[in-house]
Amino acid sequence: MPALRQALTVLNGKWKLPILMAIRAGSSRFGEIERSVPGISGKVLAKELKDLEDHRLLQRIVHAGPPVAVTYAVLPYAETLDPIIFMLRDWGSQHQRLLESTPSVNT
Amino acid sequence: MPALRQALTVLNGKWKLPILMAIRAGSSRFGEIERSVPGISGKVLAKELKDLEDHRLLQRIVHAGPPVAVTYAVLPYAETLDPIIFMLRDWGSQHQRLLESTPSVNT
DNA sequence: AAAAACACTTACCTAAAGGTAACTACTTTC
DNA sequence: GAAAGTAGTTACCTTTAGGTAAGTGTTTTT
Repeated sequence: MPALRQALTVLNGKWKLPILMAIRAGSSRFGEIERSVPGISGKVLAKELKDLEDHRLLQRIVHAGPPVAVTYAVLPYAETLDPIIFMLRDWGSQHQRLLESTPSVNT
Repeated sequence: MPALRQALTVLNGKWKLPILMAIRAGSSRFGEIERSVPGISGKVLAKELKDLEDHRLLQRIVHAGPPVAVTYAVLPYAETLDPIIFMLRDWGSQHQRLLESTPSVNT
C-alpha cells in the first residue's frame, strides 16, 4: 500500500478519531468510552479499539484483580498525529465555508 | 459533519489522489486520465471526477468544436491540500516502517 | 460505408463498513 | 439469591464503495 493510503487508512472511519479524543479526555474503561462517544455501539467500539491497538496508537491494559479491570490508554506515539489532525481540522472548516459561500448548481 | 471528517471525506477513497496526481502530471482528457491511472474503470473515474469537481479541486472544461473536446484541470485551490498530503505521506511511510519493525502477535 | 475513438451511462454484482439486538461469562451490589 | 454491571461476541441486516461488462450517441479515421 502506498504511504499516503496507509496514513489515511489509520485515520479513517467514522469513529477512530472520536474514540481517541474520548480516551484523551479521560475515559479509559470500555463502558466509559462507549458512553462518552455518543452513538457508537459495543460491537463497533470493540473492533475500532483493536484497530487502534494494531496501529500502536493505544494500549489495552488488563489490571489483575480482583476485580480484574481493563483499561485503554493512548500511547505517546499517537501524538505524532496531532499536527496532521490540526491541519485537517483547519482545512476542513475552511473548506466548509468555501462550499457554503459558492454553492454548486445542484444544491 | 465535523470539520475533520469533512477533510477526510475529500481525500478519501482509493482513487481520488491518484487521479489528482495524474492530471497534475499532464493528463487532461478523460481517456488519457483513465490510461494513466492503472486499474481504474470508466465508471469509477466519471464518479470521482464529479466528486473532485464538487469539492472545487478541479474544473471540467468543454472546448467548443468541432471537434468538441472535454478536458479536466486541477484548480489552484487544490494546492492548499499539498502540505497535508506531504505530512500524510511522511507519517504513512514512517508508520509502515514502525509496523514492520515491531510486528504484532497476529502476523 | 465501416470501424474505431471519445466520454460517458446503465445494469448488475461483490465486498467492506457500519448498525441492531440478543447472548455470554464473570463479578459485584442489593 | 436476584439484579445489575463489565467487556465483550455473535448473528443478521442495510448502506456505501468499488468492480465488470455492455451499451449510447457523437465524431473521426480508414
